[in-house]
Amino acid sequence: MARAEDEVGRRLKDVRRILNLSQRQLARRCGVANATISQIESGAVNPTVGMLKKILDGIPLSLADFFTFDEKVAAEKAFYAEDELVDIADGGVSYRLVGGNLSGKAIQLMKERYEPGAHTGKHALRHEGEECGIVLSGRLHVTVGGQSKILKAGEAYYFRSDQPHSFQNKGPEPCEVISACSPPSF
Amino acid sequence: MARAEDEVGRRLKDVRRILNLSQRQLARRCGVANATISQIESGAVNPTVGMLKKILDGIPLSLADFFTFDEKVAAEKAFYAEDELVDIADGGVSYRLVGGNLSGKAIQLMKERYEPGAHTGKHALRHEGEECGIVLSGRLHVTVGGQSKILKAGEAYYFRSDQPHSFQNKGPEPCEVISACSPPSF
DNA sequence: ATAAATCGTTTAATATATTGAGCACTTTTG
DNA sequence: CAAAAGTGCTCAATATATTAAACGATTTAT
Repeated sequence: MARAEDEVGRRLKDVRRILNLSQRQLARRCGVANATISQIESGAVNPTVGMLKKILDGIPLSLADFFTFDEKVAAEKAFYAEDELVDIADGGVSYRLVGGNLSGKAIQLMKERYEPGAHTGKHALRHEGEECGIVLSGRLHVTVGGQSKILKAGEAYYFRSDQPHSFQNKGPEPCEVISACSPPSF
Repeated sequence: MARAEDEVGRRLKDVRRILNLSQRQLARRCGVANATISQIESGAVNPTVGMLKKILDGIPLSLADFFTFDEKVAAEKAFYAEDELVDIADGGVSYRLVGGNLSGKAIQLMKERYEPGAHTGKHALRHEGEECGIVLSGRLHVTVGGQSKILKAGEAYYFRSDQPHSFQNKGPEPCEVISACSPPSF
C-alpha cells in the first residue's frame, strides 16, 4: 500500500516545480527549515498537517487544492468547470491551471490574473521550451530578450522560453491572460 | 490566525459524528490509539498527514474529500453537481451528502447506495430526530421497532429515529436510496 | 441495585518530525 | 579563472506526535 508520505512528497515537489522555486526559496517564503522540505519531498518523513499547511501557506495553496491537485486530472476527464481549475497564487499573480498540469503532460494551459502592480518576480525567468498567450483584459507589460511591449486585450505573444522574460501589470486595472507553455516546466 | 490542528480536529469530529462512531470505535477500525483521536479532536496535537490518512482510511474518506468537506457548503452555494456530493463510505454502504451536512443545518439529505449484502451494522441504530427515504432501485430491508419490511423501488419509509432501526440489502443487486434525517445527527 | 462495558480524557514513555549546521556539487558573478 | 552564492542532501540535537495504561463518569446488562 502507498505510504502517505510518498504521496505528499511527490505532490509537494510537483507544486514547487510548477512555481520554479528551489527548496530553499520555498522554505524562506513560508518560514520553515529547508531540510524539512527536502525530507518531506524525499518521503523520509511524515509531515504534520500543520507543517504542510504552513508550507502551502507560503505559496499560497489550500490543503484542499493540494490534495485534489491530480483528482482534477483523472484519466478520462476532458472538461473542466471554472471552479475546477487549480488555483495557485504567487504574489499578486494567480494562476488557474487547466488539467492540474501534473507530470507527463505536454502542454500547460492556464488563466492568469495580474493584480495592478503585480509582476513575475524581480529577476527574469529562463527555462526550456516555448510559451505564448493572449491578453483578455487590462494591460500586460511583457519583456523578452531585449524588447519590451505593452499588450492590450486581444494582443498576444509567443517566444522561446530560454530568453530571459518577465511579465508585469503596470496599469490601474487587473489584467487577465490565457497562456500556454510547453513543456509544462512553467 | 487559525491553527491547522484546530481546523483538522473540528473536521474529524464532524465526520466521526456523522457516522455515529465513538472515538474508540473509530480507533479500532483504523488501528490507532483512541487517545490519538481524542487529542487530535481537541486540538492538543498536530497530527501527521500519514496519521490523518490512516484514520480516514478506516472510514473510508479521502484526504481530498476531508479538506473539501465544507468548501462544498460555501455560504451562497445552492446547487450541487453529482460529483460535488461528499462521498463517505462505511462497509458496503456509501453515503453521498448534499451540502456537506456540517453543523448548523436542519436537514441531512443523502443518496445512499447499499451493495448486495451490505447493512448498517449488526446492532440497530437509535438516535434523536426523525428520518425518511425513498428507494430508487433494488430492494431495501428496513427494520424499525418490531416490524420489518422489504421496500422496492418507489416505496418509502418514515419513522422516529429513537426506535431501534437498521437497513440491509439482502438482494442480489445494489440498492439506491434517497434519505433525509433531521436533525443531521444521522 | 450491582456489575460490566463504554465513554472521552489525561499522563508518562516512546517514536518520530523539525531544526540548524555542515556536506559536496553546480551556477552565477566579476 | 576564482570567488561567491545557490542547489539538494545528511546528521545530531531538540521538539513534538503517538502509544499504552490509567482515570472518573455514564450507559448497558444481569
